[in-house]
Amino acid sequence: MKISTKGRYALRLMVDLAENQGEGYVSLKDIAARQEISKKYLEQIVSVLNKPEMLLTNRGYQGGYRLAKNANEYTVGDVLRLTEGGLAPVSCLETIPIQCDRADMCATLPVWKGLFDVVNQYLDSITIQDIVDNDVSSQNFDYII
Amino acid sequence: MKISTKGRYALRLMVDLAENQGEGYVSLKDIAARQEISKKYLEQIVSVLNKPEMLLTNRGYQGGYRLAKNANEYTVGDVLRLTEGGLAPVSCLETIPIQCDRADMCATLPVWKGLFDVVNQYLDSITIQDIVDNDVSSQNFDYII
DNA sequence: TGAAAACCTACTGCTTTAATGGTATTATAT
DNA sequence: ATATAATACCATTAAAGCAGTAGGTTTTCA
Repeated sequence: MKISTKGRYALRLMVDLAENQGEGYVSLKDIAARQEISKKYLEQIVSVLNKPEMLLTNRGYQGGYRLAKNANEYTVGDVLRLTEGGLAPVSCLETIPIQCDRADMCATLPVWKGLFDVVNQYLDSITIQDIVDNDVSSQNFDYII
Repeated sequence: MKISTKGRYALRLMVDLAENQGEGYVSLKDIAARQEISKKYLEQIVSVLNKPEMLLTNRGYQGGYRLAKNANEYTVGDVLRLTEGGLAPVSCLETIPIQCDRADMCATLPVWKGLFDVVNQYLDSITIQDIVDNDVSSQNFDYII
């Protein structure tokens, strides 16, 4: 039930871009230095985010990356679904319709379905901008204690 | 972000016990057959659940396991925290106080803390009895859509 | 033309997962 | 007593996933 370094680093990368892009592009070298993450590893991570054109990129001198949209238009869920390869807590829930032979009689499936829903709703309630603004709290997710 | 087979099987084992124990003890052989899980693997899983005396056990002829308490006194969270070795989405949150050097300046930490809370609250809102009664739905977790 | 950046592919060591196998111990029916 | 049926304990292992490294290619621009 862990988020991998890939997902965690990806989120920090996105936040770092939001904080530092200004009008220009931010190089992985700078992000790596600020975040204390291997630049080589960031290369791999950024390529995952780049496939669906989440980012704008420039090569060469003064090149780098910047967000393609406003920071408040990316949710944490968006980032993690890409880098973690989905957020389903059990593989049964990764395909529609469900492949598992035991699905009909599986008493525990609703538990996992509910967990999936709760996780998605929480992570989609927080945007990159919320993190930049240090505005992440229980209130983001409207539940009653 | 996956629940391992250990956690999933443990939950099915607990539900199977609740459904089948009646007045007696249920053998792993029977559970293994019903749930289509390796009996040998179930041995390992049951030993994890047994350490904190979640179960009652009897050896020998007509031996087996049964729940030590009522099925509505175990939450899914109880079972998964044992078998998954905790439910923290990042290892930073596994120790109190937090060990990580970057914790003070880590903008993403509140996100993980919030996720941790949401997951725990959801999983602790469902009991084994709820699963037996097929009574697991969004209502278990009081959130507003 | 050279430096600085992204882009791409492969590899590798490590850890965890998901089991399997064997032996010892305990309890009970006959 | 003894055969049987069960848990208890411990070690091993094959495969997969994780967390990076390494090395080269291409693009851009001063």
